[in-house]
Amino acid sequence: MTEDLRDFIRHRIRDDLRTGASDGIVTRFPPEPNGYLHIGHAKSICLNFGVAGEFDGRTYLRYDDTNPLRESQEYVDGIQRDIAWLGFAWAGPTFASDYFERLYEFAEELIKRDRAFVCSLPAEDIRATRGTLTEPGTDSPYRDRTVDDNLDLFRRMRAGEFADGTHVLRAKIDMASANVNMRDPVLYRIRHASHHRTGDDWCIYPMYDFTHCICDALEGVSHSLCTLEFEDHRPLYDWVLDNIAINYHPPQIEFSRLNLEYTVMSKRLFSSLVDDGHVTGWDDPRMPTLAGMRRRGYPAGAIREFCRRIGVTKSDGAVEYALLEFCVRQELEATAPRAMAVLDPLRVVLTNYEGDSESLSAPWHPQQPDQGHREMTFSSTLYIERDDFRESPPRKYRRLTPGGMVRLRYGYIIVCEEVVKAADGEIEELRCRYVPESKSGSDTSGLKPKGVIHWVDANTAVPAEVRLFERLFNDPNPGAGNFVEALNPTSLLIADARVEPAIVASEATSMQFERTGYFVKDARDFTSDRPVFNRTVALRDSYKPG
RNA sequence: UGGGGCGUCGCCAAGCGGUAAGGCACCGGGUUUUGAUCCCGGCAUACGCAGGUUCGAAUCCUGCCGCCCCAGCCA
Repeated sequence: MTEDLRDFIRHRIRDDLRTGASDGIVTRFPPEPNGYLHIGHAKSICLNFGVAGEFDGRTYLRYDDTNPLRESQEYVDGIQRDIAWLGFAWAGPTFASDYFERLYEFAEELIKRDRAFVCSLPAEDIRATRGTLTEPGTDSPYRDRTVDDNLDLFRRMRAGEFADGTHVLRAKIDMASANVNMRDPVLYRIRHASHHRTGDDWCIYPMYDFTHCICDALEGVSHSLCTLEFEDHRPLYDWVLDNIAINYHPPQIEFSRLNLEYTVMSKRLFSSLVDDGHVTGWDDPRMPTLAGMRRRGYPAGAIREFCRRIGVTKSDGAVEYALLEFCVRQELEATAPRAMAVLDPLRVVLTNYEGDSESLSAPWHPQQPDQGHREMTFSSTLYIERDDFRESPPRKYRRLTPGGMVRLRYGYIIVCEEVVKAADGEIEELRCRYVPESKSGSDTSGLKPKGVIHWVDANTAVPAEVRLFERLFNDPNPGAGNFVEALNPTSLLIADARVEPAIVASEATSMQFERTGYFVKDARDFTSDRPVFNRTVALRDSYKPG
């Protein structure tokens, strides 16, 4: 698909290719394996892989695994599963930890050039001497150690002679810089911790700012794309590469991260939601994680389409959920088979129906005949949606009413003759008459019912749990400060539904339940004995009562 | 009050000195055995504000205003 995407990054890449500044495109997607990927990552993935694909380049999946305290193999596996599901093929994977030895050598080089020094200040003192946003910091008392002392100390750091926190390697830049990132930033810290890949080989680990730029250079990344909050780090990215003997220097280009209304986009906040039991896990269908969206039934193609439509810029804002849902419906509309399920059943007894039952045929997708048909049974006892009957209907109500007539989709026309209520006034059952000559496809009744509703045969319908989701938060922009209070208490509703048997038997995972929405078999909990469905998204509804 | 960014329709977003694309949402209308889909139409005299340059500015200059990010031995 050669599409004319014209964001500032693609403009820049075309220019670089045209002027010869780049002779090929290499990008990378660099997640830290400390959590699951979310829709915000999908934007970055689609950008990096998309651009490489369009310009005949390649994209490395490179794990930024420089902090063994928070990273694990579980996450590296999950990340690969999600990217593959999204539909992208990476070069690698590679790991920052693959380059630990090279990184170490570059660090020694910096020391030998007197551009880095071992600082033995405690963390609190480093913080205290860093200055503030408006005041310069002050030099570390260890800043003037000799090159030989620094080299000796750094080698002993590596050798494991010191406890965590006792020494760090710092760049020697400028404690008075207006950019706090340039005030002698820490390059290496001591961490006697096992790394998920290098085990106990190392007890010193490089920091992001030192690692990332070098890995980009080593992998020949032509355009290092990252989000806006790293803009302030670009001078440091450039400083590191300018002060070591490396023959390549990628440009870092920043774009704004994705914000989605009514949700958060932070792995840290996700962890709290999971740990505190507000959701069932990283793949809870309400989560904006790719795992959650997959389980919710969002097609990968819909997420890619969404990322294409939101574009790439440097301005921050929040995209409305409606756009994502539009993309989801668009894809499901074209692919999902249709069937009938009643979410909130109301019994209907046909008083004039003779015989046991009959079989009716209905297309899996009326607009796509090649999807074929399924059989469904029809009998004297049916279920319809409780909401499809009103004793006192609003104006323009096109469903069933006392004395009213409605078409049962793919079945017969029925007329409501009696409303049976329980002692408390709750409607228990509708007694209706059906019109024998109104059978769908061979209707000779001449009747024109004002509406069509869905139904299932009470005798063959299968009980199913249907999970209905609403937004996780009520606040359009929940933040770290209020995200627990902002949680929507009714983000999950469970319906005791009745579905036609063909749904349970079908191979299809995603389906449209006619008139109610798109649903997917829950990947974890569905069994044919106990069917469980997730509502992916409701159908668009232009019905306005009154 | 230091530094770095960003401000075009409710939301996203083209535009790069020549007189405001597109999508989502929304509002009308048509088709329809899903109030779905589909189709047709409407939807910024206006580009944060104020000056200036120019025949001509959303696009250039100046000054304001607003919002976001930065003081982890996180990434």
